Amino acid sequence: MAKVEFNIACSLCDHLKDSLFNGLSPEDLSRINNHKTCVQYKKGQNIFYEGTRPTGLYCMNAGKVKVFKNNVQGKEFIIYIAKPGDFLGYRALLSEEFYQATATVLEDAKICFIPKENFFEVLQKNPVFMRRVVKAVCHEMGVMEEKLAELAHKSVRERLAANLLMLKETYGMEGEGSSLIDLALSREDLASIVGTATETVIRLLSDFKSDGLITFEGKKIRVLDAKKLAKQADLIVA
Amino acid sequence: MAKVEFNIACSLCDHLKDSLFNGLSPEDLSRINNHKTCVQYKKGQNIFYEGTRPTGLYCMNAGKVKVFKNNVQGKEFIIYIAKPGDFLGYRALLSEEFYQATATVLEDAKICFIPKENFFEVLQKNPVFMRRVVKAVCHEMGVMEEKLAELAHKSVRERLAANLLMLKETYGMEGEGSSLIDLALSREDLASIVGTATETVIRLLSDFKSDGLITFEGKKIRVLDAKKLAKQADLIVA
DNA sequence: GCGCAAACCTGACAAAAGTCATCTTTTTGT
DNA sequence: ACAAAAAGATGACTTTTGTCAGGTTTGCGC
Repeated sequence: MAKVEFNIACSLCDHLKDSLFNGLSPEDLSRINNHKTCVQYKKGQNIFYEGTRPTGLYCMNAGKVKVFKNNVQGKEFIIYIAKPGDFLGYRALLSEEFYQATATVLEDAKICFIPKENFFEVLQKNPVFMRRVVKAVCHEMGVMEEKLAELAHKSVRERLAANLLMLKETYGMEGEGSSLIDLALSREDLASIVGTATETVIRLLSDFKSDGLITFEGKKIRVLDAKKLAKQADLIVA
Repeated sequence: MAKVEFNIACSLCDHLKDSLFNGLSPEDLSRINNHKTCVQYKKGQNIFYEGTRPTGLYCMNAGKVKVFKNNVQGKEFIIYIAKPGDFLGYRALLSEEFYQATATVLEDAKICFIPKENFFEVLQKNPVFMRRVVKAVCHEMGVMEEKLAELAHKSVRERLAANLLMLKETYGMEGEGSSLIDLALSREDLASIVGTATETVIRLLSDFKSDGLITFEGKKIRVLDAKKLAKQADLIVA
């Protein structure tokens, strides 16, 4: 399948405001813009592979991408799901290591690639931007610490509930009293997020459905009762 | 118990070479040095608490400190064990958030505190230092991603073996064909690292001992057969 | 050195979650 | 539109791990 290129000026990108590039001077932004390559990807295509060397930064313009690690038995663990405005592959780039995870398109995506030289150039020249990147990275690390503790001590039921709520926060389209998680996740992917077996996710989801906490809309999940779900997640409900 | 102060010039610190401050110009280093406060802590004392606001950076000169989160039922999960030369509390400082974890002394420690103004001053002025900090943070993030995947898909037995090997890498004192993990960890703390119950750790450790993989030396563990331990951890053995 | 508390250990049991096998439904490619 | 493949669902069973309850040993303050 041939890669299809497209082009949108960064300054006109719908997601600039959500991105770390927001607030960059026009010169810096055009430095990024002039060197970027933008590609359309289909569902299932890979952006980068575990074990390879990063050569630049990916910036999402459209679609959804999962970033995951494969364990010895071939089971996936999904570390992150990237949405428009998100950077992709910056961790390995900034730590000067190989990619430790693979990125695969979940929903047809448009992604821009910025060669590392140009990214680093702007980073070096612009301490405010550097500071913002550091802040974002450290925040992300805090999120991961949270996940780590959750994975260590919560049951699968609690984790699934917690992850549904998290997905709702990030991808939720609010309706009247309910919220649709705008992400076409397979049961298997959901299991790879929660860190459990596919069958377990299926069983728990149908539990949650019977209890009126969620419903299914096509491939998507609608959260009907976030409060009860939070109780299932063993979170303190205000 | 009163805090006991001490003082060592950063430039003369034994652990400068292991620290991110290594390579700082004399001026920058003395900027750090002139504003730091160094305190001796006893085992069990806390350095900082989850939910409070960071006011500076801690830099370890001696001892060991555990950084952990408490879950709802009061169970600990240990995120990190800091040793001399390590920074402490930098994540929350750089992300401008509250501490998300508590730091408690495991082995009597000497720790220097650098007020955030001075740390940030050096960080702003010195892009090379900033770059090094970013690199370290991103590397640390990679380690956490690894842990996350491990926690999600490995059994407790595998995780315990893997963690013993990791502790050996960091705290191991090499002997002839064996290596002593120089860390006085309680079974409970080890359980909090692995993410399991204390009883399970006790049982598995005595399994490993029966199989000749480890022995106990006082409160410490000696790794006798790292290769077999790696097999238990389900790692690829060369 | 004594007594108390904490840490360590063991066994029995229960609960949670994984695995495997099978079946149904949905999606996809041609 | 159809066949094949993938995804989803369900039941039976096993294994892992947590929990509880009861013991012993160790370490520490007085």
